[in-house]
Amino acid sequence: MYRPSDFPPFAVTVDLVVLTLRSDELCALLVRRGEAPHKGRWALPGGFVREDESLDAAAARELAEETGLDRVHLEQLGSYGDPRRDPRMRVVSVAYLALAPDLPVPVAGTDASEARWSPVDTAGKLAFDHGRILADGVERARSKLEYTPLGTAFCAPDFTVAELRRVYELVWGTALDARNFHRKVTGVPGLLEPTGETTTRDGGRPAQLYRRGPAATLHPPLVRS
Amino acid sequence: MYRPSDFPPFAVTVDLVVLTLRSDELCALLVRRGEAPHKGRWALPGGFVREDESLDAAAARELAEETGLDRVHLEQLGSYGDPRRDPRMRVVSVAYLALAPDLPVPVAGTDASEARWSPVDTAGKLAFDHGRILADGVERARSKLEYTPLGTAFCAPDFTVAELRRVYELVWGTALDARNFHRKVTGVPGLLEPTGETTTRDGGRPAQLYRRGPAATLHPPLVRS
DNA sequence: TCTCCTTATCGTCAGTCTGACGATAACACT
DNA sequence: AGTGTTATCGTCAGACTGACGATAAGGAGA
Repeated sequence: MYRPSDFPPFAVTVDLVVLTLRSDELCALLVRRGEAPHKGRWALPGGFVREDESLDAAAARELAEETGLDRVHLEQLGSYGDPRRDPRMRVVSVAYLALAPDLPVPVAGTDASEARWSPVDTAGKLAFDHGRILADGVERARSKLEYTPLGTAFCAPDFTVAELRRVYELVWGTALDARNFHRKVTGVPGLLEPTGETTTRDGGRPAQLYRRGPAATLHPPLVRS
Repeated sequence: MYRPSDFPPFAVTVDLVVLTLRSDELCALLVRRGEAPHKGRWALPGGFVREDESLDAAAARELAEETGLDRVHLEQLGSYGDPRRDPRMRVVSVAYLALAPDLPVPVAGTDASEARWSPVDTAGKLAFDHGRILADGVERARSKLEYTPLGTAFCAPDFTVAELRRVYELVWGTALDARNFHRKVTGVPGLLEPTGETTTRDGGRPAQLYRRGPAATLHPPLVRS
């Protein structure tokens, strides 16, 4: 029996933490708000979940609208529902984390709003509780690199061990020994599949090209010391 | 500007995966539904988020209502918002995971509904998408045991190494070598703090009692082989 | 073409960690 | 006193780790 008086109505939105690596930095996609509240302030991209749409579908739709991208890694991050997070009304936001390789396009701006890639450390104060959501997304990415093959989500389909190592170094903010990283990463079963091709796009001796293998988790994991 | 026509109204609920160890099994708290839909079927405990309440507060309130318990571990698990998960209306459910020591009380039933502890493997078909939520919660618990001190949440404030080992064995469903487990667990910095007391409640030679230490993550982790 | 520079990849080695399992210790009960 | 039960400490070989040396294989410039 459907009695609307039984429950208070909520607005439900999805917000996206879209991370990529640009010019040697871990960057997040931000859009400038064109309306109050927080007009003019930078915020995470997102929008209302539609009547007939699952949460995952809403996140994928918003991601496609903002970046034009499809086929990037997208996972649910968590939900944020403080009663006062939006002064207009009661909003619950379901945050998603997306990881993308460096985008050749500088982000197609939707509507009239600006968009930019901002280094995650210097994003400044964001609208609503988006600063916390961004921090949670970055921490999720950092820890998932340890025990999942998600680092490959920042790479092109074919990539070298050095390119993957650069992903780890930039996301973790630490330097890694190239030789030990090579040994460990090639030793994890199911992580890398050699394509047989080589490339010299990084300079120096030609490097093997790999694509991501079938492993869902890393055994043993690549731990941050 | 608040224009309700801009967004579809949702109901927001919290659902709880409350896990404990009873008679050598990992069990979840289930309640029997008293109303359609799924009338008479077992479901996770939960309820609507109130107008002026955060998600965390709603989860804590529901947990206290259902179990009378406070001070147990409670963390957000994820959100479930398929458009057709509840035939009455559009509902987004924010699931929480709670871990509790074995409860002396047999669960105070709220309202007129039944409640019981069910082994997680034989819970049967649950209402709505609660089967999936329960499975996600169990998997979260299993993996968090590896790299966090959360196993202690299943124990009394003071516990022995053997009691903690039993937690790992029951949650993971594997047998562990008592000697190696003892060495590893006492070697993780910040995991255990000796109380100085001993107990013979498990029989045999008296065992040291410990309480949980300040560590938030386990270095090195206790890995499932 | 030869030399140098850069990066990739393989090896070595000592210290640490792991799993398997033996040996004792310290109680309760008979 | 002997026996059963659990707790806790040791040992040992193999795997893994971080530090770092050595070699390979390309490009750029003399």
